[in-house]
Amino acid sequence: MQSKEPAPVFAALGSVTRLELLSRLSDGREYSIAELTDGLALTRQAITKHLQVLQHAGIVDSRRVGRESRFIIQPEPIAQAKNYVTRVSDQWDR
Amino acid sequence: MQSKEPAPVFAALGSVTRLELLSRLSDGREYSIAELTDGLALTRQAITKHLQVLQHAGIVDSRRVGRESRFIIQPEPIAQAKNYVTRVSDQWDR
DNA sequence: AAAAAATGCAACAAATAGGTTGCATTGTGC
DNA sequence: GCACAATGCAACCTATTTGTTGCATTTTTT
Repeated sequence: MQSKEPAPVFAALGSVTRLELLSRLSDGREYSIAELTDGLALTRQAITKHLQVLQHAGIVDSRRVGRESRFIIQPEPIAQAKNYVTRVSDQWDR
Repeated sequence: MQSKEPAPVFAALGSVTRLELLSRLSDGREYSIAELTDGLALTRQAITKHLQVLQHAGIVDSRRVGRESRFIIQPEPIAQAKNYVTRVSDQWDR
């Protein structure tokens, strides 16, 4: 029996916009909201909401630096999601 | 740059109820809607909707057998989701 | 043939998601 | 001190999600 805890993580990954943000963040560096908004066809406020969704799922963390807040990826939850899908895959393999 | 195609798959996985259904289906056997509804605190119609979400994401397939429709897991999309999270994990590993 | 089982389909309601605009607040740089 | 940059916060709108109830249809069983 598998746990269902990773559901919120999957839900957070279930958006093209958030996957795009994650793609930028996946180099492990910090990005401000303005930087993350740049190039996307959404308002800064919309991007902020997407970042909050990722943060609630534990996928990113943020800290305030001067007038900007910087976001950085958190590897743990993604690793757990990876383990989950791997377990499901393995199960029907056998 | 990673693709964003797996977003619908992640979205489908982003529900405790659907992970529970998937957990039951992950043995590779067929289950009717009535069987999948059994033990869950939701109506059959609600479970049907969840199964349709999974089906639209390609995660399960269904066929009609007499008066019942049987659902079975489809390994492909889950394998792709696995590959995606693996790529993201690997990226911050380096 | 009638009853029961399994499902499909539609209408509806409530909650959540995803986006916008507008304005206030806080830092930075001249 | 002033202008500007970056963000926060709230109100609002629309669409989607998630659940329900009610009823019709199809298959099986007795």
